[in-house]
Amino acid sequence: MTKKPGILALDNQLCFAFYSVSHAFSRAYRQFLAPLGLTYPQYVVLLVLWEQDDLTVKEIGDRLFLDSGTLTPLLKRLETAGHIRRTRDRKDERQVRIALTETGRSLREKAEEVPKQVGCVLGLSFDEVRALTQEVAKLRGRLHDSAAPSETS
Amino acid sequence: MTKKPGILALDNQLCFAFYSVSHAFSRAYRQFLAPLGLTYPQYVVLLVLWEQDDLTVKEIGDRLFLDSGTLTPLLKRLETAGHIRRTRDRKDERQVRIALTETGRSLREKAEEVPKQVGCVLGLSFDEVRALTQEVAKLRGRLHDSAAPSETS
DNA sequence: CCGAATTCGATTGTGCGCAATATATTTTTT
DNA sequence: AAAAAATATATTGCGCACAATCGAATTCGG
Repeated sequence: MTKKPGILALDNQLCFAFYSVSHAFSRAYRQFLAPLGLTYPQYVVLLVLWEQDDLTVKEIGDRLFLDSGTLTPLLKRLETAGHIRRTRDRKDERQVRIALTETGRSLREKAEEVPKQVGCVLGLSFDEVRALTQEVAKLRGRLHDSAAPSETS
Repeated sequence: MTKKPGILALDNQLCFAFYSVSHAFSRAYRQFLAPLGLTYPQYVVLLVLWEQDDLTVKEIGDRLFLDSGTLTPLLKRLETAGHIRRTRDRKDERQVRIALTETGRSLREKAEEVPKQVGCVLGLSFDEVRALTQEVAKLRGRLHDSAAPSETS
């Protein structure tokens, strides 16, 4: 009965489709981000900070679905590059607050051109991009809920 | 004019949607693959081999959009685990042929249950999964074409 | 106020992804 | 056939992701 790859393969292809398109996007962004000395994960961290400055590591992680094991070294590299400052919170010494430097803020204009470049090759309309983004985000939510169905208090 | 995050953010959110849903899928698969001693990338390599056995490293890489820098160590781990055999091709000593062992073949049945489990939480119909998969694959194709527009000979 | 549980972040170790480079083997050119 | 170009894999180095663990700081329960 293993002669039914159809349904099984399809679900899988959806996962693989996301897996491979994610890498394809990463490569597409890389050619524009490399001149700025940024990787894609570093770029999305800056996107978060450009939207709201002075966040804790945890707040950044909540927005990006990343944990401290990923963010701590990444943020240290952003600090070394001069884009951010990391300082312990006075009120709660457990947290580290991340704030943009003037250098980090000034990178915003150049960085905002990047998705324009990449977006050109997608061949999607404004509405199509929005609909697809929302559909994918919905799936992500369901996967998260199934992975952590603990919030039943 | 930087007061227009709307359009810029949208393209970017599409990229981030893929980036984050890909990780979410990876985590969802992990809980089922870990008992089999497999990671998701190892799993997709086996999927390729279950579909067609005895491929070269390059052929696997072409199907998965991965290069030898990623595949060589991954395949060595699969070999150590006893799932595959790596042998130099007699005809062309440059290539390494990858063949499933009996152990690797026998893993198929259990592994095919995995996407069923994950698929349950998606809440999508067969047709919706198919349509979304194709749409995403189309985007991946466009990104690849734009990254390597060299085939103009 | 005190001890226990929780929260936050850092650290360690493993496994990708990929650029750059190296090496060996073919294939093509001359 | 010798030299040059192309091809296939391996290696190195860096940067994520993430599980597991740790230590320090805070909060909670009594």
